[in-house]
Amino acid sequence: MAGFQEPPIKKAKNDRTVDLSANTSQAPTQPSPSQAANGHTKARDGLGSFQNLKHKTPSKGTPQKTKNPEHLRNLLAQRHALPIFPARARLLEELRKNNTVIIIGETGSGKTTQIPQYIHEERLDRKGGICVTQPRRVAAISIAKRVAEEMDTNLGGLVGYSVRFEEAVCPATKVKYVTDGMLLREAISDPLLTRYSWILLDEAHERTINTDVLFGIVKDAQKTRRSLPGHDPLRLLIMSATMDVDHFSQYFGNCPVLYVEGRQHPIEMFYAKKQQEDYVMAAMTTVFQIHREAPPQHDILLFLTGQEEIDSVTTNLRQIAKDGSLAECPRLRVLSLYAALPAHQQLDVFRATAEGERKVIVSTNIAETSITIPGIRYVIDCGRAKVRTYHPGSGFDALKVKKISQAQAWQRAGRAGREASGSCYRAYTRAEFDAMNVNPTPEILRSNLASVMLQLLAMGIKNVVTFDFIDKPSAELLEAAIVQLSFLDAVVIKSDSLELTEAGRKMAQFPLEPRYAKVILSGPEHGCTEEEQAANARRKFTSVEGDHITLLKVFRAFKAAKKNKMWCHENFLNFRNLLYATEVRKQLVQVCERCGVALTSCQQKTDSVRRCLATGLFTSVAELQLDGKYLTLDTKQEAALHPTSALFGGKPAYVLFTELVQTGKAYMHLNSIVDPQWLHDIAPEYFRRKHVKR
DNA sequence: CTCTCCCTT
Repeated sequence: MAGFQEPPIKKAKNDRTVDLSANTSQAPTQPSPSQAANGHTKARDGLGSFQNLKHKTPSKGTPQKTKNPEHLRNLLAQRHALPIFPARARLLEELRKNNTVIIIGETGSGKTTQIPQYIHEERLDRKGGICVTQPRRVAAISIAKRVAEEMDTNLGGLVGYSVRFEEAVCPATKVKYVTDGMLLREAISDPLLTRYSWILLDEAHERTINTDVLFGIVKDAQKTRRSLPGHDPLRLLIMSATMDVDHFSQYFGNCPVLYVEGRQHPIEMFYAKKQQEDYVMAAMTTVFQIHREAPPQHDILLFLTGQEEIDSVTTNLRQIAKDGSLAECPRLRVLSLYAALPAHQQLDVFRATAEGERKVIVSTNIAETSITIPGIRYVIDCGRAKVRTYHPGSGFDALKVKKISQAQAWQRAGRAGREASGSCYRAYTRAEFDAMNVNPTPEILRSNLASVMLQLLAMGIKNVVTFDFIDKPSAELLEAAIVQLSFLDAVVIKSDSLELTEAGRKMAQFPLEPRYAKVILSGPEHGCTEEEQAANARRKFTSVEGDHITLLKVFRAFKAAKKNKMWCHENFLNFRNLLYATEVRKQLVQVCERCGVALTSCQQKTDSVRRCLATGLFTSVAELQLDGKYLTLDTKQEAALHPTSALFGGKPAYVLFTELVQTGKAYMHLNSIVDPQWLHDIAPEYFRRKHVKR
């Protein structure tokens, strides 16, 4: 690669208009939020700038379990050293004055762990608990553990967490960390979220579909609780890492925005001098540029887009590392990282780098948010990622390599400065960076919304089309979701409203996509409530009927083998996935019992399982054409069986698919053979128009 | 002849 130049704008020391944290030795990687604030009409205080703030000692009354006073003193010292601590009093003042506040805090500010404690210490949670949402399970659990430790209580007592299949709470729990999906579920049975006086939506900048829906739910709950007598106010805190302040603030009634500086080590930024034609090659060249100069144990994290790319780059890097010209350099350990990798290989990236060695981790964006790797001093960012976008017109998801947003680019860069100062090399020019979107497209604007619509309806929200989304999905996207729900008999479209049917109400109870909920509801009709579960199957269990029956066979064999880990290993099956499937199944059985869905088993008559599948997935069927290709019946899209499918290579006349993803081609994933006669039985009107043979 | 990534009583 042509090499990198230093950025045209270096961080200006002692100039607050450029860099909020310039008065500290630890500058943030990101252009400071204060920049965004300057353009604001209302004065918005930078919390970090307040001095001489006193800290009240935590009030008594928390269950004491002190074992090691020194350890506790240590924890307290750490808490006091966090950037948010000097702003404690000022923050609480704002929280007392306003029902909704937005907090912008960079990584390391301590907002997620400290703010709930501050609220509790001041007993502002007397009338109801504090709920803090996280997009990821592991985060919810590990943060709760940390906070329980800091508050010197047992996890599951005053401080707890609740994620799917795992919960540590009791009636006395005041500070609860949950996944945002979990809070959404709670909102179905309690739309006003009456158990809480405080809801803190964390990582709001990620704009996951769940957070976006929650924005609307909590805003509505707050308003309703204010208007109805006998309700205590609902206090909202929206916590975000980026500066898309105006958008959030406008949505929440121009509420105040508070800034907390982060604790990041400085990161030197480098951009490509000129546009790179081949970002993979550019990135590889940069690895060796760094490798020649950097001291050993200064590890490199390289962001690329996908498995194939990553595997080929790791292979190449290993090959080049053997080159004689690098004999003087540290030994290079090259590792791949992506979600599909087996667990033990994922764990490899955490192994500390030995003396005289360097590791290079070549990763997807899993290392952007989900996995934090210690020891990283250099980040190389290719500036791209795979993005999934649902196209309601054709019914498929496109999975395409796209330019990342500036916010993501800063997030990636930040991975170099977690333990010490670092460097970030961008395989794109400064001008290319400036041309990137500031923020990524929110997930809710590029997803199938059938689940969201069903959930909103189940919460009693009458007009889902006019629901107050922070970013409103297109009419086409909303329409497609409603049409899908009406095909599934979950809703009835009336002249000017939507009505949830009895079946729809039941479907909403299942933690599943509506299509699959429908499959389960149709179980008793066909004498089987056995569900297939996601797992990695191998040839031995492959069924001619398709992937679903294959998975069912795997699952049954797993149970027969008494969920044995060795057995999985011997049969090339993923133990953890199968265990997870067991949990899912247990949960679904419980929901069935609650909804009065009879539990029956079809034993060996697996065609009735496929029949059930068709009742939920009949809009996802493709027909074999004379030329040997498939066309989807719903939208007449050309589609191919995915090579991992059990049906791949065969040519059944009708196949049902669970997912249609366009990568190189439009591929059908997880397929089963379907009998066209069933289709006419299930949805006669629909299939008459599709001209399906009998 | 192929696979960004989270998540749900």
